Amino acid sequence: MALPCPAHRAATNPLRHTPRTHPSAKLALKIRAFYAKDPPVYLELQQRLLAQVREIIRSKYDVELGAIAIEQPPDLKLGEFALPVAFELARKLRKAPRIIATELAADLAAALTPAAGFAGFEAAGAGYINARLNRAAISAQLAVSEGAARTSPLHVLVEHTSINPNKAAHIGHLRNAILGDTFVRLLQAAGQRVDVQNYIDNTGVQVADVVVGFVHLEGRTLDQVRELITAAEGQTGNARFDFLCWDVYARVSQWYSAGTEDEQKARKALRYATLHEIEHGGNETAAVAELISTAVLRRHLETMQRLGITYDFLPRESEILHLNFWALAFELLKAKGVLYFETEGKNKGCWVMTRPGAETTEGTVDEDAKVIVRSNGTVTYVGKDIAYHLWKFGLLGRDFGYQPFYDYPSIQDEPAHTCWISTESGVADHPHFGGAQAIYNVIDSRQSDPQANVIQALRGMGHTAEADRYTHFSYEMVALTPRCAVELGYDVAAEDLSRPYIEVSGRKGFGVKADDLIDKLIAATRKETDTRHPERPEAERQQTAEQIAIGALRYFMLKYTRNSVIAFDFKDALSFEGETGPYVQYAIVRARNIFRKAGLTPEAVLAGLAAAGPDSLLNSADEVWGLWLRAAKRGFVLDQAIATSEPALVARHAFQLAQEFNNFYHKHHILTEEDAGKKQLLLATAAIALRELVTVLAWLGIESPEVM
RNA sequence: GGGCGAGUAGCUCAAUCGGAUAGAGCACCGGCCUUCUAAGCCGGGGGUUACAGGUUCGAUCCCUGUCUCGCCUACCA
Repeated sequence: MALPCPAHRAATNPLRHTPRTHPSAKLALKIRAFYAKDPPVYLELQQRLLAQVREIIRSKYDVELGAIAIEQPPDLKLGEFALPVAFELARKLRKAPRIIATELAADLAAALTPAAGFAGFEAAGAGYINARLNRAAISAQLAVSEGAARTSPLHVLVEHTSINPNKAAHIGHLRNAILGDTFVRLLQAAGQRVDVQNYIDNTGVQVADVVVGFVHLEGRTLDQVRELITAAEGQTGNARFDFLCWDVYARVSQWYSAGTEDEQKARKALRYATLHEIEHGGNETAAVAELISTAVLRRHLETMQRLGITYDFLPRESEILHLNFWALAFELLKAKGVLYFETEGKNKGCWVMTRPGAETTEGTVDEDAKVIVRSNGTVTYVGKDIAYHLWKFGLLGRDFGYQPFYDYPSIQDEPAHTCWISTESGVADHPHFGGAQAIYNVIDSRQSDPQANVIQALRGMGHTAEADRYTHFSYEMVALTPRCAVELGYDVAAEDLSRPYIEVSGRKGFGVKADDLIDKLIAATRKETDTRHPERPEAERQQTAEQIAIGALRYFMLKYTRNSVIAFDFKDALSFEGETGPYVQYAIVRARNIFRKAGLTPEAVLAGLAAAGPDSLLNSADEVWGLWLRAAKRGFVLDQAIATSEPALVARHAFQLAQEFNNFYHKHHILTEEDAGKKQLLLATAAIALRELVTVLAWLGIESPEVM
């Protein structure tokens, strides 16, 4: 399972003696190979150049090189590609790098002609080989398309969001969902078939806590809880049901640790009795839990839908328990010898698993082994998680029951679809989930150890291909700056004030709720659209405000690389200037205005693009060519982003594209350009920028407004 | 104690397998709206990449050590 709430999930001991390799390394290779069939422009040129230089070095010097580095020179004037390979060869060949570079440049020039996309090669600096591209040919190619459709997709399963259904979603959950949803879009853009899952821990201790709150602290019956939920439907602000739960959860958490020692003991007993009733099912407590968790889940789906985030399937822990997934997994694990029964030491009487990379010695007790089944016969969380992941790969031999749960309307060009939920029996006619070839679990970095245990179990069972295609898509938490915490009215301890950030805590009710932030963002953008476009209808102003607000939020969550803690501050999150989503959207609006005023479509301009002559601006103005080159990198960036599981690369690409476009826009006044040929190229450049910006923003789940 | 991650401009972050002059945004200072929208553009100041060694033609990146910070580290779920 996805271990949705780190604070309450046991993590195991760390990997020992195991150098960490990038978890997605092997999958990345597969995806790379898959692209190679029909690579996008920049990637194709890069590969062509690398293959050629490798061949020349082989035949000329009889040297076989491993990976050959390729980069971009610091200035476009030096060319588009730079190869530092001569430095590496210098020692082997006992020759100055500059001389080697000169030799190689001459051979490359003979092999890669303008017809192959290259305009020339030269030795530069201390020994770089710089390659220039045939700008006219490449722009003509780009005008038609950047990369083609891919074939033979992998079946990929991405799990994200996975919020405990006991309280409102907060900004940390937003980062998870936005990262996950964006990665899904990237995989889809790469031609993969993707199922999106949101794992629901509906029988966990966090749900139990809220049940204790409603039933024991507030004295509500099952019917009264139902009435409360009905009354909260369609409400806004703090009257939303998940917001009510937020407060109840915080109150219960405090209640547990308040009172006398005896009271605390009794309350803790109540807590676990409630949990066990929920796990067991078929009683009133479980019915209350079902009502609450389902109502909160619906609220989470509504919140995420505001951001354009949808799911295909909601597997729940209750079914994993009641359909006995574990019992099957247990037999498989025992049969494969992954688990063994410990007869000595502190884990005596438990079924345990050797940790990844652990060094074990014959005849000694591995006290550090991970307990999977306790001495009382109950299974730990990691055990259930192993069973669930066997199902994900189609290796368990049992399936969920399925039932439709939530309908998504058709949005823009995406068709309407139904989100399914797990049940014990379910309906006869249903899609099948699980059985994926590759999986990504978007789970915060605090859970890398339990995730590693699950992977280890798969590997131990001999499912090495699956283990290699199992990616823990980890990311750091979203915390609050002390200033933000004070602003929200929380008591901040003196020692916390000097820290860069403070961790949010659902148990303390300390954090920024997702819906509150979205509301705030929309209010801020609406104020702007109202003042900027008072003449436009209200519905349109609202729609634009929402597009900008969501764009700002999604971009904010995506601009940081995954392993960077986001110190949240309203000032940064509500900013619409500089490196933000609205900045990119604004570039799009500017480009669209040009075509609107000109009475042309970007498609028509690109279709009519004549071959650029040698005196073209394309060859003299780097701010023009720079945009085309950047456009050519789209597929390259997508490839990198998927290989490294890093959506921030795409966000940065979008920003750089927008930045270059704004620069271009400022330098060239297109509509008043008198030279017809020049005007056509400028229009085509704007069209390319527009096409790329819209495409890349869509990958990020950000819409492109018509006006701003 | 052990494991993982991090330390880069005043602040928040980048830096494509080790490559050319370490880049953006914010903040600050100074310019640019009669033009395709200023949610924009241009310019400026800002750096011993935590510290000390090492490897290398070349180190923010790799190795060793030190310092600082965060997270993880239970037969709980």
